[in-house]
Amino acid sequence: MALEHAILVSLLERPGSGYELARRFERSIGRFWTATHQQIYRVLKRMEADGWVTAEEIGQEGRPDKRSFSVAPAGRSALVGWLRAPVQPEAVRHELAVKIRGAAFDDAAGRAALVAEVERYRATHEETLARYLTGERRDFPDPAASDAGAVLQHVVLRGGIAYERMVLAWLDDVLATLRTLDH
Amino acid sequence: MALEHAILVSLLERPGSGYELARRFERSIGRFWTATHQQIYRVLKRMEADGWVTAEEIGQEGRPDKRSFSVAPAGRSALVGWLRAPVQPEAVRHELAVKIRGAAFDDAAGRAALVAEVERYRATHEETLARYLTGERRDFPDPAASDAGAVLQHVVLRGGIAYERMVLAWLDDVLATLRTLDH
DNA sequence: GCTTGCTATGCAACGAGTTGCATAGCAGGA
DNA sequence: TCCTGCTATGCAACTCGTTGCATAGCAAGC
Repeated sequence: MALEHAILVSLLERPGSGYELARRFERSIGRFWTATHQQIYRVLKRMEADGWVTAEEIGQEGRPDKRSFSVAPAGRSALVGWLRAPVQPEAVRHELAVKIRGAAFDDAAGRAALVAEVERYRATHEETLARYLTGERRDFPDPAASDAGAVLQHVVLRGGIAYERMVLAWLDDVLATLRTLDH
Repeated sequence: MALEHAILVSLLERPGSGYELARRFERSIGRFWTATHQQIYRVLKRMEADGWVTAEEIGQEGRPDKRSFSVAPAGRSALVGWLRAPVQPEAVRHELAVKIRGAAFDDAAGRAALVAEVERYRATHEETLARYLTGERRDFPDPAASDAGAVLQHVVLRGGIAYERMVLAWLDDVLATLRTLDH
């Protein structure tokens, strides 16, 4: 479990409210750690009770008040302790791979439907890659960037870009394979 | 949710007991869908109650009896229905990426520990790639394989191979980046 | 005037996944 | 002889993740 730690990293990069965190998880952090706003609020409440984060009430005009969270010393040392623990093996779940192997037990019409679905899926990954590349040009224009935070964020983004390129190449392989089956 | 469907695909490829399924999930299927034996037994029980699979008692000498499961017509049509439904977006969880961004908030000693950990992690992925390549030579020696099942299993395995190669290249990038931080 | 959508937080219920444990016979090695 | 490990199935408790819903004010468009 590491949602706590993903939140700590995000709050160290920049303090913010539960709502702001949820939006970051939709964009930046969500590339490698997904979470909904309910999960985030629940975990923030527990972290506040444990003294890992502190909240500051911010009154706003024209919209509801928000509570901006910052990392407390206890949270920071909890993060450092976790950083130095061994990385757990990933729990992989690739629904599409199950469907591809399942296609052997469907007919040609079913496989044609799968081809269309893979094409749609491929398009979403192409959009993701384009978004990453745009973000890279915007956020990391200087190849000799100075501070550690930016350098590390950049290498994680390069991982996302490499992943998307690999997926696109593999999906082309999948499409070619599915098409030769029913030529 | 698709553990049911992963089990259906595995049982269509070859009927087997809960225990055998658990071992397949450790090896072949586990490449893209992990599950423990408890999950598998629980879901098998539900699937049997729903008429998706049927069990056959097999008495064995010298070891406990086992129940071998086969896919029933209702299970097969449930699978086909699922195959033709849209693919859900993947829920990504890359703990290592969180740690890398977190390394900005640790000191040089912490980052040195992370380098060692990434090297260890890299070694496990190198082993995985070697295992995949050995399996590929063993199970798919003929490039012009005949039956649909084998062709589809092969393209999924190629996906695993491409993934491992991508990860290894990215981990080299990560190691180089971490090392330049504290040169 | 009505609907839609955004900011902002949260509860309740359920389903999925994890961890620890239990049983039970047999094989193999220290 | 004892301990470890494999086959084979399963319960119980717990945590995590998902889904639906609720509140509440304001802005923008039809």
